[in-house]
Amino acid sequence: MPTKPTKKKPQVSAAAPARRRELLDTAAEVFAEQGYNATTVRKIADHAGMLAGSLYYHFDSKESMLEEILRTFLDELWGGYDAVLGAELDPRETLEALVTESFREIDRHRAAVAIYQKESKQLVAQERFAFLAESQRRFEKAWLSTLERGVAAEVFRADLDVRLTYRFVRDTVWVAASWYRPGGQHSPEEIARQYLSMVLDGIAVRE
Amino acid sequence: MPTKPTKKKPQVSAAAPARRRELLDTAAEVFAEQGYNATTVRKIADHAGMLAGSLYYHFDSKESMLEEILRTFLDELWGGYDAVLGAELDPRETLEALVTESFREIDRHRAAVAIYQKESKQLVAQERFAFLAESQRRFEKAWLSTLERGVAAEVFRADLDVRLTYRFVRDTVWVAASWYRPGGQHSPEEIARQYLSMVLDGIAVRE
DNA sequence: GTCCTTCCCTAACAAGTGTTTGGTAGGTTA
DNA sequence: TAACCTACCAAACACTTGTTAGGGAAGGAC
Repeated sequence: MPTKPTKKKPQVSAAAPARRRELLDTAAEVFAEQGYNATTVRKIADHAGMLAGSLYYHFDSKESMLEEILRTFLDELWGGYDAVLGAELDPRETLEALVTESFREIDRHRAAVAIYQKESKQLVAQERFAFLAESQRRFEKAWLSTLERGVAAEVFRADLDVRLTYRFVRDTVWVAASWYRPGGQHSPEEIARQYLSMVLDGIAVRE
Repeated sequence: MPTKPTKKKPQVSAAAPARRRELLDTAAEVFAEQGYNATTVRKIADHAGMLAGSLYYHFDSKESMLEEILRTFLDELWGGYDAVLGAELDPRETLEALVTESFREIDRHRAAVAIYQKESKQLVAQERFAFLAESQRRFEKAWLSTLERGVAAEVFRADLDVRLTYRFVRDTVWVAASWYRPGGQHSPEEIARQYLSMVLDGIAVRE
């Protein structure tokens, strides 16, 4: 067995992820609250109880913190989504599972979702954040195909514009991150249930 | 008739509003596209074909531009809303009229709506933008009372959480400003019609 | 012509920005 | 004990930020 050939590079390797995660969590919360551009590294350091320069022992740059926050979130999100999409459920069950899974992700990654919601549109232009565009494409494909399958199977109405419906559903789900608070009155599952009831059956009383 | 007692103050008075409006429109579009904090006064000046300092002949500050953009939008918005609310329509008609009016406002003030959507949460904390908080209260009151009237009149379902429903409806309507493009495939009225159909009757096929 | 207003430019300012460099207290290893 | 690594601090760097002060060209009023 040869001697260790490489020195540890704390800013790059996945070693000692504990403190790193901690700092990313606080950074994410400040980003979500104040907005990425309005957040200075000094504010992040304040919330973490250290000085601005010390952050650069753990991270290359402010931007790389943002990237890691979003990447981590999207990785977990697609873990859940792929499980749903691979389960071969019927269209209605798929939609219900996707919505429920989404609210669960909001519960777990509230800050990251809020950041994604606010900043992704501007970030996508940078090649560093090109992975956001790919995620959006997969996202759209998953939802649109589910809706179209439902229309074909005559469980969803055919007179609604599928693309418009997709946008409405998508936005309403994710924008919930702006008002949702973990530990509040409603659990993610309860919110999903109410939301699905509204979208599927409408709020009007049937005559 | 006495001689003119006061000199004109171009930065304050409502005189010569033509160029002022023009500049505010371009500023609003840059704010909406890049975000308020990420937008520098130099970028605004670029889009307007002038230099950064020249903006200060027309406006006191970058912040006052933002304030005027939002105030102008909210004034027009409430003009439309008050007309609807004062018409003494029944709950369902009121909801339909409010939604339709909202999409019309998005059509007319797309940039301002996008800015409001992105920045209002952080701005409300400043006392300069306290009018945003008051608008939000009126907004919530108008929508909640409409929904509650509908539940009382048994035209809206009683088993849905009114507050949750309000949030979903509110968010979906306004977040449309992020993807809506004037002159696109759908008119504001068409989008409102589709949206109302979804929210009122649901997307599921009735058996 | 002269005066005055409008509208913009040039050039700079102070404050705040992300980031880097060198150093150091404290624990771990040899 | 000596060497070393980890995680941070202190102080500065170059740059960008919103904003200001003074000036000047164009054009209408007199």
